[in-house]
Amino acid sequence: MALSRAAVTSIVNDLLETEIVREAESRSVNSGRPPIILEINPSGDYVAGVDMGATHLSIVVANYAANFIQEKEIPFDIALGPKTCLNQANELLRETLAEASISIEQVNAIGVGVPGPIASDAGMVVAPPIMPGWDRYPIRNTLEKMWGCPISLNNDAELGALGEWAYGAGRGFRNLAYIKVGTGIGAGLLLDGQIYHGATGSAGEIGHLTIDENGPMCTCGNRGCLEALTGGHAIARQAQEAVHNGKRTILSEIAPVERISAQDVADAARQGDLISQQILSRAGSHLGIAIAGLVNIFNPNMVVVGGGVAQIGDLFLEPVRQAVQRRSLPAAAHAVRITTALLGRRSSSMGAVVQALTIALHQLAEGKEVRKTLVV
Amino acid sequence: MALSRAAVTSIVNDLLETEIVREAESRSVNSGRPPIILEINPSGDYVAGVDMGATHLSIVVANYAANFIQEKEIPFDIALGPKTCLNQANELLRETLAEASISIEQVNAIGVGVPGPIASDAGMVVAPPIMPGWDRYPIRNTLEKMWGCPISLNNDAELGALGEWAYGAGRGFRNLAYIKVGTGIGAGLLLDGQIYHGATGSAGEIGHLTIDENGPMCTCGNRGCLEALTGGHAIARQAQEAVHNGKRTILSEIAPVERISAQDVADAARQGDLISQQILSRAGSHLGIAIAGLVNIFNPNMVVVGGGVAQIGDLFLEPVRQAVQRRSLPAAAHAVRITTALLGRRSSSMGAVVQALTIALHQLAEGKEVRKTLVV
DNA sequence: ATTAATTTGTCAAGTTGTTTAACAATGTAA
DNA sequence: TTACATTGTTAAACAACTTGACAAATTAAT
Repeated sequence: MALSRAAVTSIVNDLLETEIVREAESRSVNSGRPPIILEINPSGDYVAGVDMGATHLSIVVANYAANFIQEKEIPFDIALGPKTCLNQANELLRETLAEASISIEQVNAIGVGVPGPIASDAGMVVAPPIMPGWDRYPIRNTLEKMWGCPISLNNDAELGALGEWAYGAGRGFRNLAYIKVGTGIGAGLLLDGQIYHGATGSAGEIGHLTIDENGPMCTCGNRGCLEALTGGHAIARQAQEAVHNGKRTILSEIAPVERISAQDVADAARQGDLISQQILSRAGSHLGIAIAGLVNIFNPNMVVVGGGVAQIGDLFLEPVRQAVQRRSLPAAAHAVRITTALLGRRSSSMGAVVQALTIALHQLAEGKEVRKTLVV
Repeated sequence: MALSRAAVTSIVNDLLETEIVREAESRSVNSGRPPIILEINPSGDYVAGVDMGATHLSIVVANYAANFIQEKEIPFDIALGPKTCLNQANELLRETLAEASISIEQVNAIGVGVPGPIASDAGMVVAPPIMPGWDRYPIRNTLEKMWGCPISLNNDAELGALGEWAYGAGRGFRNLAYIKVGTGIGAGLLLDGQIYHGATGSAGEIGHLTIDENGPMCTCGNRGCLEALTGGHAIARQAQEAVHNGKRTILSEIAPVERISAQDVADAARQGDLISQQILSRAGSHLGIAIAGLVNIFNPNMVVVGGGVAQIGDLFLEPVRQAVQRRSLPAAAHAVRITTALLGRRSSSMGAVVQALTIALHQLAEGKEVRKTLVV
């Protein structure tokens, strides 16, 4: 149910008074009085987004209009444990701020994404499959002390979903799933723009769905998990085996064989390498089975596929679409669109910024006591 | 956020005035003034619940306190198509009402459950896997004309979830999944007591999750769907094969072999028949893989398993629990309880009554214009 | 150029659902 | 009896909205 125009006037007056928004250039329109366009008032304050992956750390600083001011990314190893990793994050954030001549005091909230299931109340990860040493480490408390501002701790796939929903391929969709294909594979679910956590913050963990009861062993101890078939390691391993078996592929130029990575396979596929394309096509097909399961259970109207491998585009997405079409209910399969992340590797960072902004804006609204001194 | 006592007083006064609730016997308490207990005012009006399964049709009539007044169930074949089936439902409803000496005019709303994905706005099923001839047939419109009161059309598993949440094993759980194991297998998902439909009403359709890429053919054209491994037909077929292969089982007393049903297998298992127990244990194990997927994606804190086979109890549930424990994320697996439906075969009917009651109570509140003549 | 139509924004008055704070009612325990 | 605990009610105040009238700013029609 929408608000009346009169109510909107009142609310907008508050926002103008507190300088959270300001009037922008009005655009002309077919007929009638042209509307007053509003925009977020950038002010001199900022938020930051921190995206920790398994193998990279990326930090962005953004203004209140969600425009990225500065951005840095470095290689990273989440397995080094919380102390080392959080210190690296601290250094990189301060470097990033320094380059943009912004002081940490101007940063009013920071969104943080990590590749594991989150207990949001506690601000920590619980029993994460790929974050050794992080179990129940007080991430949010540590960072709040380190940076002196409120921290929103989230799962990276959930942030990807949020980022794509707010500024990417998922705009306007009520039931959105974002699939992050990287070293691990996870999904973030969004209902009406709200992250769906589930009971314990581990909703959307599709990495260990059983795809083939008799498939290859997974690190989790089961056979035929999605991650064991389509994850970064699995793709690299298949490529290494192909080279080892003397298959014709440009990947054989890479030496030693053990250094071939999923990224190499993706690059080779883009250049037309057949073996690489086959490997990715099979991986896409397995991912499709998992997404078909997600579609049958969650019934989204949009699935955004992100992460390094997804950037290849249709070469990877077509087998995914085919598997979904075949293996999910007609009603659900017909309603769902499957597409690549529009924000590319920035999906999660953008989501982190969105989370930081909601905190920062709430602070603004409360701190300046909206509505207190409005009418006379 | 809870309401203040004063606000509750005001609301309760409205409800008393409109005679939707009334005061009941007050129970004594440790100390302090004893509270005034309220109960729904049964009045002379009723609602009905209609549960159409693949092979049974069941109808209940209930008062406004959700007490079942009368109840009837007959064998049924949903494949006979909408006209025949809806006429049968009509006859059975009128018989049920007649036995309780209630006229159709006293029934103010009816909840209806069918085993297929629902387009709620349209009041019809869309591309249902096991309801031949029903696709896009205007079920709700037909029934509203037939019965002259508002109809709520729902998926049967969703109703099961609602019923168990309101009056069964799922009371108090925020993230509930109800698994209906029958001829088909479906799940109903509940978030904070609200049915989660998904984008097109086909959320929770786990019957055709791929469990084993190389498993037996399913009616849907794929291999190794859950339904092809654990559905009623699959269980019956496995039992028939066992008898045919000369296995020692009390099922061999049934003749001809083709008449052995899933119900027979369940009965035999309860009586200690080893072959039957093995079949059900394997079926439970496969169901467990599917539920593990559901747990990883939806992350519920309660899974209620209903339908005929589930009534066997732990003999069937233990392999389910084991598979879930092994194949879902520790955080999610630890948080989820898995149990049998408390309402037994009545889960869906109860859910249908709950849906009917929300409609009926809304009508009451609107029709009598609550709050209009409250304070002089 | 004037008028009409259209759309957007604002104002004043009234309504609704709530909170707050005081207090009354009704029980048990010392 | 008195103290206390708990529950229910009342009146006043208030926040957030709706309604309906109207003002403002533009395009299209006459």
